[in-house]
Amino acid sequence: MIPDRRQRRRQESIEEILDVALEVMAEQGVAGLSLGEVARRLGVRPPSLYGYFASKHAVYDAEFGRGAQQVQAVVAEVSERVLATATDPGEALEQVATAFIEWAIENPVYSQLLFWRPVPGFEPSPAAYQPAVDLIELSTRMFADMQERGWIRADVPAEEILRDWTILTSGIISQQLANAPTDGFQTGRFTAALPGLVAMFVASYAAATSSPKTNHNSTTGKGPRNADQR
Amino acid sequence: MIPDRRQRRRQESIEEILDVALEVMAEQGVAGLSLGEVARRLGVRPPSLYGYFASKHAVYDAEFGRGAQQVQAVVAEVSERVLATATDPGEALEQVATAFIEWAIENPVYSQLLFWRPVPGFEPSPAAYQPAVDLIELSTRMFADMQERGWIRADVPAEEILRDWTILTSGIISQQLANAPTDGFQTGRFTAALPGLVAMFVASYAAATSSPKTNHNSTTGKGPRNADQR
DNA sequence: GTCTATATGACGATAGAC
DNA sequence: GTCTATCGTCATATAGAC
Repeated sequence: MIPDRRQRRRQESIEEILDVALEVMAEQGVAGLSLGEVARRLGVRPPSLYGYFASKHAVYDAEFGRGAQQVQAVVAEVSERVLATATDPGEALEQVATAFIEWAIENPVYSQLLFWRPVPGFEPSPAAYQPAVDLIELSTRMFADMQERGWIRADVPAEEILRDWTILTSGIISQQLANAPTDGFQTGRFTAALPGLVAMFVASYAAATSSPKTNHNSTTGKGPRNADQR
Repeated sequence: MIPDRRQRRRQESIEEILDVALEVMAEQGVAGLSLGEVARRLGVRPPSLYGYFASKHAVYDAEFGRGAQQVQAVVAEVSERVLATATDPGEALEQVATAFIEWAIENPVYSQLLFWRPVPGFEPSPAAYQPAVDLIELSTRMFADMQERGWIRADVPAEEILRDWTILTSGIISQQLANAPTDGFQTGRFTAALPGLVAMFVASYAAATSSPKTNHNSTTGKGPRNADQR
């Protein structure tokens, strides 16, 4: 018996390797991961790691899966809570965006792995990518929910709203990580733009009936709806 | 005599190396550049390249400088032309954004090098970075010019408007390159969001006097100006 | 001045001993 | 499971031919 003792021990070793690998990536850059350096810090020889991971790409894949799962959990928790308590879309979306971007800035290694493509030749496996798919789906449902509540306009597919939303949020993350990587969420020059950009987004996608002054007849064209109509 | 013949020949060799290095990066990934592979394709031995570049990082630096100079020239040309001919900010900004993003999507290697941080340990030299500084400065001047024309609100520093502008444009570029790197500008799912997002941006930063219906009293808060006022 | 030849040390990865 | 030994490739450096 105790058939899973060995397995649990093995899982612990795997987690330990991934933790150290994350540290190395934080210091040397995501693409600068060296399994030799990981082994050195663990006090073992490089070939020993191959008992747990078939290749360096397998380590990247496991890290990708861990990161995707973490960010999915963070966003799922906050979006669920916010949809239950918030009373207007601006408040709701700012809280979701804050949680998402805060996680991204505080986990820059995961963010680079998830949102950029820094490792030549590495593509996440379907299993590792699944939490990212879940995240997209739950975000789409969140916008569809807001449409049903009359919070945002319903004449645009939720997928399209999500596309613009991800451009905004990932734009903040990318600019912050690329141009001021040492700044935290609180002190970041680009994260500071979050409330304003959320307000911009909400104003643009506000439901026409929610405001006495609609912008349907604006000559400049207010909403992104005309995106595909050129 | 003919003192610069040798020098011109040398410059041609440098350009040739950079061209081939760009090809290799396109195939193997930016961080996957191998000088040995470059030498192989040029029909020389790897050490020969060190007569032209002191290190691999020097090659990255030269590529960074070439890319920054290209994109600066593209944006400078279009923004100058647009400020001379356009009659409203939506039209002007859409043309500038289109030129910028089109260049970025059609030069994904340069874009990754310029806008992400894919190469561990590489930081562009001040000389290579200078065109990027020029680009920021000329973009700031463009927004200041639009403010003086009364096209966009003047109660927000041009630097802050530019910050939000770069978040938008770099968000489109990052999402497109990371999630659909094989798509071109015309067929891209995220580049398709450009006109709508520019309209959103212009509506948010529209000068208060340009529209009969201002949004000063909006309860949701329309403009990004409240960004730093939380 | 630019090349070839050669050397060093680190890397990812595999085979096989214990 | 972890080790030693080993392979091939890489960036990089130096010495010396032409």
